[in-house]
Amino acid sequence: LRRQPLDRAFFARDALRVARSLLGKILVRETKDGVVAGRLVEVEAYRGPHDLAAHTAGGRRTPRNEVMWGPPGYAYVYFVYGMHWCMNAVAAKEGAPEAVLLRAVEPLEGADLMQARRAEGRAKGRPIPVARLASGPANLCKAFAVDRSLNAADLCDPRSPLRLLDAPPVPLAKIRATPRIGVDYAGDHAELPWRFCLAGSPSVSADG
DNA sequence: CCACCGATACTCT
DNA sequence: GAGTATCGGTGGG
Repeated sequence: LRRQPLDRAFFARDALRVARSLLGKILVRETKDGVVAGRLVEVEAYRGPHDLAAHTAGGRRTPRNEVMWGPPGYAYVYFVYGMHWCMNAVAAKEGAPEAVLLRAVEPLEGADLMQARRAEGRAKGRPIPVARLASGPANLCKAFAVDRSLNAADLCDPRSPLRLLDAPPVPLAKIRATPRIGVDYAGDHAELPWRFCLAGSPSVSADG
């Protein structure tokens, strides 16, 4: 993990481009317990006021989604369903509330630590397969210890406890586009193919 | 394989 | 008060 963080300009593009470009990049999380890292294999684009599936649909600006309205390259972390955290990378320029939901990574480092975090507060069962430790947006946040305290964290800062590192682009032919998950409330917009997966990755959260 | 269902608490109307 | 960018378990084809 000697790679450089992604720079601000990487995120200062529309969410669709940022989402596709993020596949294959490296998410890193450092705490006193150690380092975990993984390769992004599944993301979703949320495209601002026009996108009925986005938290900023219709131009809504609230305390929760405030970070989405700010400059690109920061984490937008939110809480759902009474128990789960999810994280986004803010995209586009300041004032354009776009973001990319990070849905799954393939673990590269710290699988033991991820396993321990995933095991918290659950009946002891078999260990989770490594490829599944950060599969799904809430599982990813659990494995990476992402919660409200990281809302607005700078993903471009090499000293940030949560950051995104550059890596070679994945072959275009390996990118699959599907409708986004869990946005049935969005009417027609629920069908837009704005979820992107790395074909064949065992860490993708559902078949895409 | 699919369909539902409950958990659980924050966010905004 | 209603709704939720989820997950894991259960129960039926």
